[in-house]
Amino acid sequence: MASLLTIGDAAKVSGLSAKMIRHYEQLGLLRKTTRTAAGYRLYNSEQINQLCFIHQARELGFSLQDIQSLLQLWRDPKRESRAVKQLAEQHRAEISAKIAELQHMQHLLSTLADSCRGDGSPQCHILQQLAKSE
Amino acid sequence: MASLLTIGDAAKVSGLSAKMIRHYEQLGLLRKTTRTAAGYRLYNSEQINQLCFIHQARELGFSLQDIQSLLQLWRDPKRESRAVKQLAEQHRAEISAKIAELQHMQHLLSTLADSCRGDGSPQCHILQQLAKSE
DNA sequence: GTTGACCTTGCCATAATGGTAAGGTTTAGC
DNA sequence: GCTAAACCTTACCATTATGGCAAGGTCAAC
Repeated sequence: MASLLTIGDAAKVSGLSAKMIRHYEQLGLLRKTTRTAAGYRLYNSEQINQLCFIHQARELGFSLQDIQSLLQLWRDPKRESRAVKQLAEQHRAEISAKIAELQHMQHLLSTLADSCRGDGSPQCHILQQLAKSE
Repeated sequence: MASLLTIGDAAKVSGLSAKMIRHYEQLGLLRKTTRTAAGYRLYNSEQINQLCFIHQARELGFSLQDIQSLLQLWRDPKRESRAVKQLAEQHRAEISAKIAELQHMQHLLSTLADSCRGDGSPQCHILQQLAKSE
């Protein structure tokens, strides 16, 4: 028995917000759903699965564009897992780069912050360093 | 002798883009500069220092809102270094949180990617995992 | 005097998400 | 049957920081 959920329930089940579900539909990530006579969207179990898929991919930090590609691969029975893995590896590399960038900031920032007494006096090493044209 | 630079030169010296310098002025981060008769902005050495300040703070990942605060503290001779340090520590905490989040993604993603053969067959563990309602 | 390299403003776009407003629908309670 | 609460609909605006483009004015060199 394929129960049909309205968008609010679909949101609760999938972990997405109703707002975003509508948005993904408009972007073309999701096909248009059937509607009730009053125009309410209805989601069947396959569509709920797609919503969960998107939610999980978003949690992994994939962009909506990547998710578009992942969904297409998912739907394609003739896909090559090579293509999926490539997307994942590429994303992994971007995340690593981002982490490195943030760690660099963190390092500089720690050095700076540790050198500031942080008391009631105006003398502040952080401002002094930022003001340096380097 | 305070030489005056046009926005293009100010951009080169500070590391910012001319576009962004205009934008920061419009946001109120920077006070309006003097202009030539033709309306060209001119930057003196103090203003160049402010541009460098902003550039360095951006490199450390501070938001423009934080930079607004930092600039105000910088200009205020009665500032307390406590306030500066607090901004820095807060930002450091945000960066740490972001790093942790990305590392979590990285971990999940690595597990996933490593479990995919990445060959010509459609069988793909990544898609299978994403499709799981968990 | 023309050309190229500047400058000006203004508008549009990005990515992903949230908010709000104005209005229709459904359901539960009385 | 009526009303209120909790839904749903669309449409528009906001966020953050940055870039692009267009139409036009200016300046310097040749």
